[in-house]
Amino acid sequence: MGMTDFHQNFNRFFDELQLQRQRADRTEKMALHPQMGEGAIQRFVPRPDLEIVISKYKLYQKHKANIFTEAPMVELNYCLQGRRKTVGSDFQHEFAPGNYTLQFTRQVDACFELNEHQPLLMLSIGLPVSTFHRFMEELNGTRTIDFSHILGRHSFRIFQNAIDPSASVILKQILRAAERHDTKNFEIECGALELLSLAFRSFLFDDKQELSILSKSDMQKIRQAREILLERMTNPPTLVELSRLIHLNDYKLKIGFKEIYGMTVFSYLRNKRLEKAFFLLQNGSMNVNEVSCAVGYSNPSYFAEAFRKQFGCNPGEFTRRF
DNA sequence: GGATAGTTAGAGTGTAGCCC
DNA sequence: GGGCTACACTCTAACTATCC
Repeated sequence: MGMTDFHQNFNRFFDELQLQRQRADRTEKMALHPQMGEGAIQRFVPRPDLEIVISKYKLYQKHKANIFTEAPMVELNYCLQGRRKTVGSDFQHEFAPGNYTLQFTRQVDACFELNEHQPLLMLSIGLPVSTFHRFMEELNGTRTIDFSHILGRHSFRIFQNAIDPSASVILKQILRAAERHDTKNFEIECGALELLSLAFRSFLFDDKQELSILSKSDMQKIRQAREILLERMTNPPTLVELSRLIHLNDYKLKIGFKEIYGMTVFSYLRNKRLEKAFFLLQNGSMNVNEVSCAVGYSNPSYFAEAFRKQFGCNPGEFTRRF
């Protein structure tokens, strides 16, 4: 597949919205036609095999845009505001705020449905299959995750999940950078690669079980341990107590937990505590002290330090930004 | 609300040894 | 030999106290 085909996928959509595109493979900002609505679409093409599109606009009338993807591609979409419905011959999907999707498309003839007077804010990252395969290569040059295997006999496959705090922080950084005039492509590319990494880990890696030392019953018990941890977030059991609660020895708990969730038991607990804190602070109904207490930290100072390590800013600073 | 220093409990890791 | 347990050691997360 040529890179021109890859860029055609997004470009047909731009044509439908009557956007004044200059060159298919260049970074540019395209304002919506004044008769269609207000806002713009920014395209960042840091390299020929990566395209990042930030859509921020509002249409004056309900609009349907046809899109026919000729080239197979992988697309990551983050919906931050508004809704966009996609209807194909054998599928239907609606992007909703706070969700993200990872899509694999072979050849799709679909239609986007966009509502009138509804502000839309979306960030999309597209890459061709060859690049996706290069990303999936392991140290010894082999590849266990393959585009064709993911799709099977289908022409389209979509994974969906809620945007987690780590991705939320990266998204804000990208959007802030995109608003500056002096932003360079490499800054946007770094963020996009981080988002791709998080999405691939979340959707494609977690289910790998071929090399597992765990039986189905062990996995069940480890999932039970995770439930107990989340229920007792403010007063968690020790590792030994937890292993007794699920009737598994601590050796298997430690090894198994790391295998399934990719981190140690208490690293997982810490992440979940900070994720919860992120949402509570975003909500704005609690101050830093209350949030610190609610997620199981008795010392707000230590909580602030952990929050800063995870999200790059102090909880108080984060609250003020919101 | 946040930073820092000192302290401590316990998580993480490596390994010897036991059992099947 | 593989799977597991038990134990010792290291390291770090979380704490308190104090200060700005």
